[in-house]
Amino acid sequence: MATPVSFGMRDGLREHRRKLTRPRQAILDIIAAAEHHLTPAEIHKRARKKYPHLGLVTVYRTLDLLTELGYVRRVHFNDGCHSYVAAAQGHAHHLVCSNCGKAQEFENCDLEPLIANLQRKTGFEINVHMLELMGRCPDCSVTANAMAKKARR
Amino acid sequence: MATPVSFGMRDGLREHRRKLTRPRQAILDIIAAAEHHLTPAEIHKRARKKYPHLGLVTVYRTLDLLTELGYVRRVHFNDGCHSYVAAAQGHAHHLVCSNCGKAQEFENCDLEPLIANLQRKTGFEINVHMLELMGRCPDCSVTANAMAKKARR
DNA sequence: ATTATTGCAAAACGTTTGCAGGTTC
DNA sequence: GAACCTGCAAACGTTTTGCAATAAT
Repeated sequence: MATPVSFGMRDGLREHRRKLTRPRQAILDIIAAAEHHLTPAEIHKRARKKYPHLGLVTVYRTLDLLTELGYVRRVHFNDGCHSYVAAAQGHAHHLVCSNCGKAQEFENCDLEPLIANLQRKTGFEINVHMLELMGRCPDCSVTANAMAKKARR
Repeated sequence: MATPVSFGMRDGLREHRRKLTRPRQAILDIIAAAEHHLTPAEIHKRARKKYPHLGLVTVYRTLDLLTELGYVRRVHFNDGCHSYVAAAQGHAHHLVCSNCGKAQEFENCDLEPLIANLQRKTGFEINVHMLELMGRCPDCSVTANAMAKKARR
């Protein structure tokens, strides 16, 4: 399955001759441990608990760096864009809970037939795709059902 | 195929008892005629040629309105978010040229099997999905090939 | 010692809001 | 004439930049 992300990120930094600093460690820890997608502001707030001096600017710069190195992925939403999650290696997409925000990656998107079909029909040469699914995670789904039941009484 | 979008938008405004004003007409014309996805700023710039007094604020408000009524759709990107295109009725996704920005809609995304599969595996109750494909449109593809040929000489 | 990285303050964006005046129905 | 819409200016939140001080290699 997924490789331990935080180690991957740390090694990646070294390989790319970028320095592993205390602020970056704090940020890495937060992202690697997050069960959520997080906005830069959220990351900043959380990482400050471990490293109170941390500036928001550094969060932005670190996110850019990690995205570039492929250890973090940007997630888009219909309203406020731009949250980040630790990325599994290789091609992947996200499944996000619209209620609690929990995010989960999946890899086999199986869009090849659709893409092949569209390439034939439109003449486009398709090489990037963005797919995000949203809905209720098991926990929130249960809660919703329970509340519905309650309301029905 | 697609209904004539501009008429649809105009009628829609009337149906919803919203007024059809000159600024809105200018904006509608631009969006309906665009072969591109356009940012609010782009729309503003273009629509000003027809209606020089137009304020950017009005563009934002009109876009919100049209999105709400379903005549316009927001498109997301990896870098700068938030462009808009005229929307065909019903469920649809976009195919965007990464070179010139030309956008095209398609409807049959055929994600049902994937979604069913993921629901079974993860327990999520999936009800929204966002799919965007990017690549070179036929024109840009040709240009790229021609340039490559040239370079090889 | 060298070079990258940080944090601050301030600028630059994109977007939203309050409000007086103007337009459409 | 009532309700809606517009534009301005100004507020707002997010992201970026210049720069001197600091920390990692």
